[in-house]
Amino acid sequence: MVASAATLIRRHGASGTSIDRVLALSGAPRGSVYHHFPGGRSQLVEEAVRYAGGYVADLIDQAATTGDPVAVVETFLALWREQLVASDYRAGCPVVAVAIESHDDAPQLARATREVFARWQGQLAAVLTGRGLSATRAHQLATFALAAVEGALVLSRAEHGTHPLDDVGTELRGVLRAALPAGPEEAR
Amino acid sequence: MVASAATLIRRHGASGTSIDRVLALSGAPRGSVYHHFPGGRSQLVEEAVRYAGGYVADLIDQAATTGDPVAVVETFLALWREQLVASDYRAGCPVVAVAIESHDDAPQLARATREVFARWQGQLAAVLTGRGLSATRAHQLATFALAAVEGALVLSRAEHGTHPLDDVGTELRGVLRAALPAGPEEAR
Amino acid sequence: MVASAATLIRRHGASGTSIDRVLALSGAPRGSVYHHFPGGRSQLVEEAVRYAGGYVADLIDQAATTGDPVAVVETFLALWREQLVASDYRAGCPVVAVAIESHDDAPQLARATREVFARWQGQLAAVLTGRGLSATRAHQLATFALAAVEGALVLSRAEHGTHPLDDVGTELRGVLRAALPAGPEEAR
Amino acid sequence: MVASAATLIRRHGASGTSIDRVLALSGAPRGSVYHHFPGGRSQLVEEAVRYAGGYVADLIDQAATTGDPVAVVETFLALWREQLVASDYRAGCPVVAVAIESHDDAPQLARATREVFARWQGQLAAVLTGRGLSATRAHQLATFALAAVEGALVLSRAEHGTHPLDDVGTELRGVLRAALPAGPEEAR
DNA sequence: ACCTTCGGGACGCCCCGTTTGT
DNA sequence: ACAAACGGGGCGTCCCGAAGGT
Repeated sequence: MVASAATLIRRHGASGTSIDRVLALSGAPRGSVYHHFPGGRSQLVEEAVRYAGGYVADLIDQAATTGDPVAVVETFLALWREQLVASDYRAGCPVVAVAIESHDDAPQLARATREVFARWQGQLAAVLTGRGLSATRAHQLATFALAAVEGALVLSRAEHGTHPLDDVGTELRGVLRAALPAGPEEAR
Repeated sequence: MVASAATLIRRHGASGTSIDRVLALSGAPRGSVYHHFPGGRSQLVEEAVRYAGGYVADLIDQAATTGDPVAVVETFLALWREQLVASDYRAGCPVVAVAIESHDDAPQLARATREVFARWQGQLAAVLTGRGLSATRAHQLATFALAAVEGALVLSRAEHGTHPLDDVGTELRGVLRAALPAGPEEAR
Repeated sequence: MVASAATLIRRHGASGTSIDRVLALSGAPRGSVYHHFPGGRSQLVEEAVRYAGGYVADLIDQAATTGDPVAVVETFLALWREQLVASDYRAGCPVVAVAIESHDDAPQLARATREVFARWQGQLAAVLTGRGLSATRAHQLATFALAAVEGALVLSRAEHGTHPLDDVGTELRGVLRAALPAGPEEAR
Repeated sequence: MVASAATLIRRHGASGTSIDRVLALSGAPRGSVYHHFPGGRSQLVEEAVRYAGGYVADLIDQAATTGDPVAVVETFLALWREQLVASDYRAGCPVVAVAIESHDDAPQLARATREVFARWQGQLAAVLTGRGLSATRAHQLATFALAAVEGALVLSRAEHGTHPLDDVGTELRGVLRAALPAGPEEAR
């Protein structure tokens, strides 16, 4: 049900995802919602964001074991490219979808998106510091990379093609290599 | 009325923007909508996207007269930073807001977002080719910059702060300067 | 325009006939309505009823010249049978369509239906008295025939077939012949 | 709620009966409609037609136990006369009200009217065959009677008086007695 | 002076998010 | 744990005046 919500948010945005649609997709019964999600719709959306956040973070963690920042970014790009193609360019990042809407009456939603983004950015920054970058530069570069990939995902969706993701991948590789103090292999 | 729609889309997303809210904000009466927008809600959203697209494109054009790609990117960043702060981090880019939702029954919406993004990217690419870059590299770099800025806008909104935009600005300046064949500084 | 209204009323009933639909069908411009029909929608409907009433009355008058009540009823039946088949059983009698709705705020509509029905019934009654029936019996028989035909039209529409009209025709012929004092031909 | 719908259809026609009016009359809350009538308005109208059809059919059944076709017709006439007077000539037959409108997008409505009419007609035809008439003649006579009564109801409503119903009753009695093989009087 | 565009408010149907019984 | 009840909007459309163009 949380997964269904995440899927629908990816496709139709947060406001465009109604509880009824979630129920229809997940097959869950109508009245059960407020047993499992006493917080109502907001809670469901929040859990969907955190669920997606955790899923992606796990993938990043796996790639981070190589210690190679380029591999992390590649993993990130490959994930979205895959999702994009599999959905025929109809599904994007659910965290972005929630982040671009104001939730004045549900501050936990804003918090969730902030935390998920911070987590992803922190993971990449950790790998970068592991390669010798200063904490400040690592943080800045990680933000840059995350922004570029998420932005490319939006552009790719609009363009109905993976070109933006590919182009951003190419450029990001160059940026990261130029930023790393020594060659990624020889340094070890 | 189109401007009101754009404002609301910036804040609440496309699905979160109801015609009634637009009417309440613009003061227009309910029945007048379908005189000016026979296509209904979709048409209103589309015109809001194109309106915002044109507004930003004009700003870019102004900055493009300097011939300096950095100035163009700075203008772009400054625009969003301003909007962000003025709205207390509640308003983002309306084109992104529309692009991240699927509009299977309104293909003109997808087209509008694609065209607006393509226009912005084309404007920046033109300045880059003017500085001696190949068409291919210019296109790629423009896509990169556009993606990074738009992504940074989303992150800044989530973070309730301009740090992502600032960080991306710093990094992008470095990338552009490294990419340009001759130092744009000496030319001055 | 009145004719368009009559057509639509025949198909969709009085309440189901909007001014917009009438305009779309007739091609007339939107604002002209209240020049030609200061009474608004009610007046348009009323004129459609009277228009249809006059059209049918003329046909009855033609048939009445034969002096044969059966011919009058046959004409009446043939008219509706034709309309029914031509419209694929989607169009009935507009006067009935208006009569079965209450028009508490438009008494002229009730008056119009009453007058049209009275006219048709009077025409048939006149032919019957011409054949020697008392005014009372003629009136009663004419009412009977009119009711049977209009009822058969409703049934035929529901059944998507002309059987009710045909059956009523057969029975009515028998009733009329039995009621007429002498054979319709030999009497002359 | 179905009963309220039937009442309103009787008075204002099918198109003239809005869900809001039904809710106002029945006191039911707005959102409950689509729990009980997932098919929406069409389903509500259909059930109102079938509800009225069943109600009348039960009355006919009661009268049919006498085995006297005249009694059946009398019952039918008395029912409408009563309804007409009680409503000050503002309420007719709901089945007719639905039948005279086209429902291209709701074929179940056309089916419902067809079936109700067929049921009533079949009930009367059964009584007639019970009196010795051939199936063909019984069917035809039943159609005739049903058409005449329904038509008379429309005329009575237009005239704001029961004369058409009374006249049709008188004539129909004569027709039936003439058609029946043996005098139904002597049987008693 | 005629027509037509535009403005204006109300309503119709559908659906949504939520709460209350069972 | 589920199903029915409950109002509140959302979008589309409707019928109708009033100002502007020819």
